[in-house]
This record gives sequence, structure tokens and C-alpha cells, in this order.
Amino acid sequence: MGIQIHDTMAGEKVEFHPVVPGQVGLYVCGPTVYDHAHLGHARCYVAWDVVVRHLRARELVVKYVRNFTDVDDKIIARAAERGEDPIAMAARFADSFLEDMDAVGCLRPDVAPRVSGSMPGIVDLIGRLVEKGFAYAPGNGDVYYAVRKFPAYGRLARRNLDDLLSGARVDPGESKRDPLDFALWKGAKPGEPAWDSPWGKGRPGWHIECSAMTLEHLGAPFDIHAGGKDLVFPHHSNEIAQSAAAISGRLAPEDFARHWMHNGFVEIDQEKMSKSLGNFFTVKDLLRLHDGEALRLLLLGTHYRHPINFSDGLLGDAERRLGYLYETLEKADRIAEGAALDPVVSPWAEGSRTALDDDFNTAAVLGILAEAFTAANAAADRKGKKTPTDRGALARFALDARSVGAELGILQREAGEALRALRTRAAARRGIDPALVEARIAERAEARRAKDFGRSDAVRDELLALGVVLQDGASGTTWKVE
RNA sequence: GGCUCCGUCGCCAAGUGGUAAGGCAAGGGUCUGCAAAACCCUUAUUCCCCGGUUCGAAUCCGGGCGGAGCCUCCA
Repeated sequence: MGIQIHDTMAGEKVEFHPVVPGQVGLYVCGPTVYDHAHLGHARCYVAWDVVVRHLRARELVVKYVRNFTDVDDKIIARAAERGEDPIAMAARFADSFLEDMDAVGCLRPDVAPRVSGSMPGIVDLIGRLVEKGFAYAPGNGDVYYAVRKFPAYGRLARRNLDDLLSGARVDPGESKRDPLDFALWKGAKPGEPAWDSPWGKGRPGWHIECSAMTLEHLGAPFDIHAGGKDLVFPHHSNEIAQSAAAISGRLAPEDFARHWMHNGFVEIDQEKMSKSLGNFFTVKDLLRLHDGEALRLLLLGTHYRHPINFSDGLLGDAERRLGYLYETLEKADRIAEGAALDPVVSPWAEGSRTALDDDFNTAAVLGILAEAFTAANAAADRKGKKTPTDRGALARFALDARSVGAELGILQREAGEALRALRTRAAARRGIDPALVEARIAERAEARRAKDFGRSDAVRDELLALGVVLQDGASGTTWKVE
């Protein structure tokens, strides 16, 4: 059984076979950068990041393209409010976005084209569509795509033109022949960024950019086009219509992209989280209080196509869980140091990869990891001296855990360092002063030496009231924030 | 109204025809000066409801009920 992916076009899981054996072209619709990234972005791009990581782990050479939409109505509007240059503002939010995605452990794409830098391809593509009769310029500076010329229009979203007609509307000032037609090029309005074109100065419509950028960076057909569920219609549907019309004599959607994948939403109180509803968390806000890897762990706990109902408590749980994982790794590393590695790859690591083969089932992998970690702790805590075999097995565990973790984008930090970072953050969150804790621990150590357990327990209780939990171990007392 | 999707233990969540993973929480235990951590044990004869198909269904089909999304910008 090879890699199975859920293809929105097929409506089911299909076996994945790249167009060119051994190579994968992946295009992910990137953000429109008019504000900081929110949790929904993190969810989405973490999901596709796992896809990239796993395909690469399966020895496929992946070319990962993810655009920035930096020319858009919302950007122009927001920049006007702030009295900023729209492209410059977009560039700033793009940087902010990359910073956030780095923080949740996402690999950078191989190519990250921007609309503002892709104008020649966009204009050229529109020109081809006009030439072939799929697009028309009514003379007001706009260019529209004629959806009725494309027989497969709406197939991805399982919509037909008549279903769509009821909800369609035409803005005043547009000169569409059909209400469902959409703009490929918008004639410039005063004060807006504009580029030259055969139809006059203007800027691209929303959908054409992605078509142009995929064709420029991946060619056609390419393997996987991915994005949020909300893009199925109209964005991806329109992309298919444009692209296939431009490149495919038979107007076949599959001549553009072979597979379409879509991630589910983050919800707050069972409702879609979105900028327009105003119920969103920015990644930056969340990361001020919580570890980026913890957020990633939380996101990986739900299959990428399912909705995640987010709450702050869940993120706290994930952070504690991350602490457990790193504590286990630290323990295993300590015991296994210098041991001869058990040469056999753990069955559970193989099982994890198989689970990822099945439409990237990260939640199942976390279940598998949980059992492996429990077993590792049991082995590490077992009484008696560790044999070389025991230690080699723990070395194996740690290696495989990091290797599976690499496909999920977690557990790549040095364990002790990660634990210190988690503790520092948790202490800051609770307003705990580490120096004070250390001082109290020293006092308590003295009391314990004197067998003054009354005083010792008083310190424990005092710190516990602050949220500090003490752990007495063979090599002294350590502390953590509960 | 049309089109998608979802409903699994108190909470989170896999599983989509072969007899319910995992995490959190809870209870009991081992360990500990006491704890904490870790580990062990316990906790869904049952998967929203009602029919049907099948030797067999949480998984397939039909009908309800409940929730979400898209059809307008959105990851």
C-alpha cells in the first residue's frame, strides 16, 4: 500500500502517484497578508508542512511552492487606513507570517512567489485566455472570465452553474456578461497600485495569481494543490477553469492539478474562526503565553481535514504533554548515553509511517507515540542495573522518537533545553521568580538534611501555592510549574 | 433553498465492514520521610435516534434529530 491522499476532486482517498516518479510538485495557497497570522493559518500550514515532511521522508523530492497574496482589495483598504504603501505593508506582514510559521515548526517553502513579483506571467496568462475566447474585456479596463465556456466549471465543489446562479451578484460598475463570470484583471482606480497591461493599467483579480504562479513554478500538470476548505469555491474552482482553459486542449481539470487537498477549520465555540467574525486568535498572541511546539502538538492531535474546536485549556494541556515527551526523551538520552544502538527499527516507528501514508493521520501517530513513550518510561524506571541491551533499546527509542517526530515537526529540540524553555515560559506566565524558587529549594535542602521534615514540607506547600511543584530525585531537587 | 461535512467515554480524539487506539480528567496501587514525576490496574457490551443490507455495521443504505462550512472576502 502506497501513500493515500484524500482528493477533494475525487471526493475520496486515492492512491498517490506523482506525475514524475519520485518527484512531487506541491502548491499551497498562501495567506493574503493584510494582518498578522491567526490560528487558522497555523493549522493550515502545519498540516501541509507535515505533508511535505512525510513525502520527503518517503524519499520523494518535493518542490513546495507557497505564495503570498500581496496585491488585493483588503490589503489596499488596510494600507489606506494606515496611510501606508500597500506592497510595503504586505511585505511586513509576510515577514511576520514567516516568523510565526517558523515558531510552529514549519519548513520554509522552496519557492514563495508574490503576486507583485509575478505580473508578467499573470498578464500573459490573461492574454492567452482572451485570445482563446475564454475571457473578454468589456472596455472598462476589466477583464472577465466567461465561466459558461468551461464545461467542467464547479466540478471540484460539486456545484453546477444553475445552483450557483441563485447566490450570484454583480457589483455596480462591473460589466459581466454572466453574473457568475469573475474578474481576471481589474482596471486601476485612482490611488491603487497598478501595473501595465494590454487592457490598461490595473491589477489582477483574486484567482489568476495562483494559476500564474503554479504554472510558472511547477508547470502543468503538477501533483497536489492544497489550501483551506474555504478555498474550494470559488478560488480553486476558478483556478481550475482558468488554468485548464489556458493549457488544456480538452479543458480537463486534471491537466492542471492532479489532486486537490483541503484542510478543515479551527473553530471557536463550534463556530468558524475567521477575521470577518472577529473571533480569532493571532499566532503571536498565543505564542506570547505558550510554546510554539505545544501549539503544533495540539494541532497535530486532530486529523487535518476535521475541524478543531480550539480553547486555551487545550493548549495548556498540549504544553504539559510536550513536557512529558521531552522529559521521557531526556531520561532515555541520559540512560542510553554511550550505549550501542539496538540496530532494529522499532515496529511502532514503522507503524507511525504507515499511519502517515494513510492520508497523513497525525492523530493516529500521536496515539502510537504515546504507547512507545509509556513503554520507554517503564523501561527507564525499571529497578536494577541497566544492561547494555536495556540501554541500547532506549537509545533506539530516542532515535526513533526523534525520527517520527521529524515527520511531524516535533521533538527536534535538545530535551534539556526544551524543558528549560517550557519551564521558563510557564514561570513567566504565573509570575514566578526562578531565583526565589531556587533559594527556597536550598533552604529546604538544609532542612531535609537536618531531618526537619516539618520545615521541609512547609517550603513545599509554600511553593506549591505559587504553582511550583518540587521533585526530589537522586541528584537533588528539581522544580517545575504545574 | 442548493452543495459539502460532522455527531465515538466527563473532555479531547483515532478507527469507515470483522467484533471500540491514544491523551486528559477520575478512582485504586507501586515508588517516596511526605510528595511530585514515572509506571501498573480500573473506567464506552458500545459509537445521536429509528429502520434496512450483511454471517457480521461505529463503519454501507434509507429516514429522522443536532451541529458546522461553502454558495460574498477568508486557511
